[in-house]
Amino acid sequence: MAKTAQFDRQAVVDKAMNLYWAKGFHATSMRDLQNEIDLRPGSIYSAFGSKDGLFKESLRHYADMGLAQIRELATEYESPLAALKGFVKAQVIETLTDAPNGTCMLCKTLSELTAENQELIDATKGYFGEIAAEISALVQQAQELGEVSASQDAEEIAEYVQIQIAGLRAFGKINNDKAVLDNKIESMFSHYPF
Amino acid sequence: MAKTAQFDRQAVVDKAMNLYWAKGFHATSMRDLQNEIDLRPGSIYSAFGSKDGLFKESLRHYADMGLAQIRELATEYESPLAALKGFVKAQVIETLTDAPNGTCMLCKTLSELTAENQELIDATKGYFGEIAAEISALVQQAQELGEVSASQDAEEIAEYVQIQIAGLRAFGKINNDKAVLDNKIESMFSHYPF
DNA sequence: TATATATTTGAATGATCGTTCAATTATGCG
DNA sequence: CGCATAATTGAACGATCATTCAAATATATA
Repeated sequence: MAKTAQFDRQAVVDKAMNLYWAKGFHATSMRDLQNEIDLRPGSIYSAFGSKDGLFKESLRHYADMGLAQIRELATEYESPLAALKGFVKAQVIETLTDAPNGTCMLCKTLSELTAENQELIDATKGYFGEIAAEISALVQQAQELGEVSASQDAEEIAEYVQIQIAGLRAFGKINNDKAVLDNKIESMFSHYPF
Repeated sequence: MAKTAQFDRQAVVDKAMNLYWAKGFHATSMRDLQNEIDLRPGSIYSAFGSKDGLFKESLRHYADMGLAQIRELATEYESPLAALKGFVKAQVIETLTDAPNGTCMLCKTLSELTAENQELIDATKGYFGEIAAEISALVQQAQELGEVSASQDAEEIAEYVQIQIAGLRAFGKINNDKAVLDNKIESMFSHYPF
């Protein structure tokens, strides 16, 4: 009885995510987005409600990509620990050249936004927690296989991993030498708590 | 033969820094700054040239505060290692409640800005290096006193410390429990490379 | 095919952006 | 004191911001 939307919502969100990730929330204008995703304002607003709405859906997409990556690596590697190391290297090293931004979009968002956008902050924290849980599950598997000491809580080790990723990606902004970062990650996995 | 500026440049830069630090470069408008530092546009532009100029001077001030803090702690504590730990705790824990933003302003800037503001990025990287050098000097002293193993390069340990600070401050955005962060810092200093 | 209904379009909205500037004010020096 | 000069003021600039909406368009169903 009516017209259906012409655009591919997934593809639109993916393009929006890439732009938001590259430029940040405030520096990305609706006009930038309109050009990037090739939609007129009315279509965007009818589909996503607002700049915040599109950003939130972009964040969700970003988190889903991270979760999918962990799960894929977990099936790819027999060893959960090797999968975890692969994830860290992917997040820290590959994003230096193969992503819109070397910084984690969730970290960037938490760093940029203030209480003026509390809803977006809360959503971001939630997505962070989802990824922490996925890492934690991987750590637990590694502990069950004896690859990681079981004396430490898996969740705490997951926090440790997230802290290292955040720190290393920040460092990558200053020294984006892949070999240097690789060394630091190898060092990370050959000392406590691993 | 002429009028001299009425305002205290130091105080103005300090207030500007606090606002930029809290809100970030893009989300801080010149109007926000005009209100915060109580100067009319003409005065600001004649003194600092542009929004970028004022930001750059604010960054310099931020870096100077960090450098001053390390040096003060170095004189306060007999042990260079204790001073270093004090610095990390100050950066990670005290800023949670006693600063405009729990995130390091240099990290926040590197995370936010793109090549559109290359000059500001380069300045930020330079300030990062200055702080790294100061940390490195402290590590070297600790090594000479036998507080830190001399088998590791002091500069690499300094990088390690900066990575931990960046990671922990990012984590503080998600879980701002001071006791939890304190534990993580204690753990950091009781394991490799310390 | 005809129609009801949703989508798409693109100009326009008022607000705010960083910045400029002519006019005014204030002061250090001869 | 009086003047030359710099600082200060506040209105105004054009550009861009997020968003709205009436008109035009397209299509799924009857």
